Amino acid sequence: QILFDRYGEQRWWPGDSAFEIMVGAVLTQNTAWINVERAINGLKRDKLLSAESIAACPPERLAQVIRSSGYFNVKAQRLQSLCRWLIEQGGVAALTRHDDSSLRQLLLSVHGIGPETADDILLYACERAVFVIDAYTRRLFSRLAIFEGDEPYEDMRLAVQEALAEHITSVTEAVRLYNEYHALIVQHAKATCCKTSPACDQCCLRAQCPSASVLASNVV
DNA sequence: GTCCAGGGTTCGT
DNA sequence: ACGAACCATGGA
Repeated sequence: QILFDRYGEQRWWPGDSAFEIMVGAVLTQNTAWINVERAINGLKRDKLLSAESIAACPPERLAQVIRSSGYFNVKAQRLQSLCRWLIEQGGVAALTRHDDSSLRQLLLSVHGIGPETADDILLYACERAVFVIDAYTRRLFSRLAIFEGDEPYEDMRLAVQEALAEHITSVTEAVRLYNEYHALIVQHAKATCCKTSPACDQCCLRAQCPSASVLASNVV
């Protein structure tokens, strides 16, 4: 609620289609979003924003188009793995036949899709009730002394979902809350105070934020 | 020059 | 099950 009052509704994920969201989820792995936007614009410019065109594109050319998003060689492979999988599934629309758990397992079986990328796709592209745990979420909850921060991914995801359960009465509500919550955490990280202003007195989710320990001690 | 970004895989212990 | 190296661009 504090984050929502400060930043307002985020309307995530940025992107015009479920497929574009999936592509963005892979490209933003350990990468600033601004560099992902350039890569996605390049894909659009070269008519490469479809599963079929990416799957058929020579890897070297695909890598050059997405160059700005970093790790371009591995990400070109990962995009093609994702697209080949989507095609054999029968397209994005055909994913609705799987339940949440099955779809999660299937996504994790795709080369280059780990827990967080899978959950980005499940929540933001497929509108499934799955809470996304990223590096910012770990920092936020560890600095609030709710978690240590180094818990296994699934432990943290399930614990957060259980903690939020009492505020939720339907799947639709869960999707909306998980969507907004994760987006707000990332927005808070982007709005870093101590990166631009060294004297900030609030934790900004930056890795080396000098006020992180202050926040933790206040809460404890 | 240094830090780090909306991670994942692979290969040691 | 966990740690470390590797992948690589680009803004602050």
